Amino acid sequence: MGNRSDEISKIVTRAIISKDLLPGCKLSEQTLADLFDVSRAVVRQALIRLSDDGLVTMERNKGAFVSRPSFREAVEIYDALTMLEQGVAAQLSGRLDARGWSELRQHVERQNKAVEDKNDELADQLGSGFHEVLVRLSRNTVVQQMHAQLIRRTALLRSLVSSRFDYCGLLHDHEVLVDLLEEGKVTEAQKLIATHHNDVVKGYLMDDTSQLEINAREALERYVSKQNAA
Amino acid sequence: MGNRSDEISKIVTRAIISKDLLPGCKLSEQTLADLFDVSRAVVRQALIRLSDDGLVTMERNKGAFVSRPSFREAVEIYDALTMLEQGVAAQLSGRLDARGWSELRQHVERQNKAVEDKNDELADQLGSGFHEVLVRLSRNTVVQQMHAQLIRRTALLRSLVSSRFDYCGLLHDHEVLVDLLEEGKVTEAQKLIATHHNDVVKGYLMDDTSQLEINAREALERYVSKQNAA
DNA sequence: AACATATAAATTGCATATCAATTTTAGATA
DNA sequence: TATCTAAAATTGATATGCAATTTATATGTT
Repeated sequence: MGNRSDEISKIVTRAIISKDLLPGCKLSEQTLADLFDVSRAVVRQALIRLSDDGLVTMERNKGAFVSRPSFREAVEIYDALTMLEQGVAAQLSGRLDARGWSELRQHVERQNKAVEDKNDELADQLGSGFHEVLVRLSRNTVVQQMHAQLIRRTALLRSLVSSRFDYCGLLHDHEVLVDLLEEGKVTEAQKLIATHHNDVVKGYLMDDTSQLEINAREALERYVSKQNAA
Repeated sequence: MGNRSDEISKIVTRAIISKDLLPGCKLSEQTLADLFDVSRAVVRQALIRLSDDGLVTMERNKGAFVSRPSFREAVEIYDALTMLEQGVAAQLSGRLDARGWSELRQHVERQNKAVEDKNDELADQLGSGFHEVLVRLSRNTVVQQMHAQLIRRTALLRSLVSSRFDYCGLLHDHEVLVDLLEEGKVTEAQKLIATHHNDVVKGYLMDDTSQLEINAREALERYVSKQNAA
């Protein structure tokens, strides 16, 4: 609340995560200013926030673009995620209270149900959410925020890959992980986390070739409230 | 290079790390604008960058202040550092090339020499630098940047603590760590990293009481090049 | 038609000036 | 001394202008 530029950066973030704004898309200051009905100054502030977050890349005198991470960067991001989650796993194992374990179990159950029901979208969402819950239970907001930022950047990666992989195995990992953690098998849990993320990256086949450049105005129009139909 | 606001945020960052700007210090937009001879808009952009970095806290309608992290936050930051460095340790152990090990050894040697020479300042600096080198050798820029950000925030913490602790033990840890890593004893290395950071935090006795509020102008004046003596 | 080039238009980055809303300061009052 | 009040300062945001640079367009040449 409060800051206009903060709101805007969050809206653009949502649009990127939802794949409405694709990597490489130009984010013209004037276009966004018109769209959100704010001054260019505010848009600039929003773009700076987004670029600090890694979702947007600013090039001097050329403007801001939705970031197009390289495969190398993808690997680095998942390695970073692995490190954080392994650390969280070590903290959680043994030290988590009953309510915490219950929340993890419930999440996995809901996820499994979504898989059974062939509700791919929900399963996907809950699958991502599992990692978020895991980290939240560590009760470390610093780690939580870094982790959330990395997760946002993975959305950027998913916009770049063509083929999907077998989610079933990956989703099953979550259940196994909770088992391992509750049994206090930290090392094995950490190993699972590593291979889990490794599998995700291996499923990423980036095709640098195609890049249908949808313009920002079109992509963002639906995110701005109706009354601002300038 | 290029962005004026980026330059300014970096200068302010240096001032904070050097303890010239202390936690709680008000960063008035007009004051900074006059000091750096830029418009308020540019200062605002710099402050946004700094707040994204966690070094500055912005309060609506009240302004920007150098962040004053709580003890809780200190613990969280060092836990986060632990996670990243443990992850890096796991990657490095066994996989690092000869040149890498040599760099670590050389760093530790220089550090030990500084301790022998009772050159506290240099030893302190090299001690911090060790962690930086360690992470750099992982060749993961994403992790490197997150780590660097956390390190910057620890500077903020050091500004808040009164008593210093025995650095000798902590600095010796670095040498032991390299030994363990080169011998492939990952688990022990990770355990050492955890206790190392734990010891640092334990040495932090925050005194929320005293807070000599030096004004930003005075603190930053020397950072601005001489010709801008407006 | 393909290519190079010169010109015009658009965009970025920054400065200045202005304004309402809010906060801070200073002063007057009890 | 404490409290309330009015003035000054600060923030958040807008609008406008301008130089530097980039992008697009039109022109001319091979």
